[in-house]
Amino acid sequence: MTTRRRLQDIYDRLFEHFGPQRWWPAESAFEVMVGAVLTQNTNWRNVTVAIDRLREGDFLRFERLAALAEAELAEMIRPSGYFNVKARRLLNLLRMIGELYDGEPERMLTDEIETARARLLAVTGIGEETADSILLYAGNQPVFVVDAYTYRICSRHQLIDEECDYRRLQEVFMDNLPRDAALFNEYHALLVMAGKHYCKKKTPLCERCPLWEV
DNA sequence: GTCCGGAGCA
DNA sequence: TGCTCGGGAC
Repeated sequence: MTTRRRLQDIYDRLFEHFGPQRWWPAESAFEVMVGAVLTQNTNWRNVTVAIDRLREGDFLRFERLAALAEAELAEMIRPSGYFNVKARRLLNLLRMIGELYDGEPERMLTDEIETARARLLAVTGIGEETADSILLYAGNQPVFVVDAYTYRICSRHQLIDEECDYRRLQEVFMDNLPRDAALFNEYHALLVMAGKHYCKKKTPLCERCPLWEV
């Protein structure tokens, strides 16, 4: 079976099982960007608490958030964990957008993909997964997001070997699927669901998994 | 105690 | 390559 067909098969089974995920849960592109940083190695439930706090203070807008002091921001996002580093990372991101895109996130999201990606990666605290999450889920750009679940699932299903770096795994998906942002959006979200509910780290539930025998 | 839509540092 | 950041859910 070709990689192309296997990836399609995996998608079909996950979609059949979990249904449409409709990511990213947010009211604006800016909110997606904030959430992408806050959810780094963090349960999404905790992130929603921090996001809601920011929303209460009307801080889910560039000018308002950029005006916050780091310590003040850190205190607001405390429930998301790593609050000190994340406050710094958020302000680093906003500083870049302020300097290179005149403080307009939309300009970055409609910029050339590789240009925007490189600039995001140059921000201390924005790695490949966070950068791609922003491009796909905030910018609706056809970029496939790779995360720990993607690694685990692809590894256990022998689609990749151990030392496969981020870009390589990303290519597996991008070279074997239609380059469609809506598809990449759903696919990544479905992999997260599969990883969360079945392809668990210590005790995978293989026999009940929708990808059993794939 | 374990894990979470990671990333930077030595 | 390990260590650190960290609160909340289970």
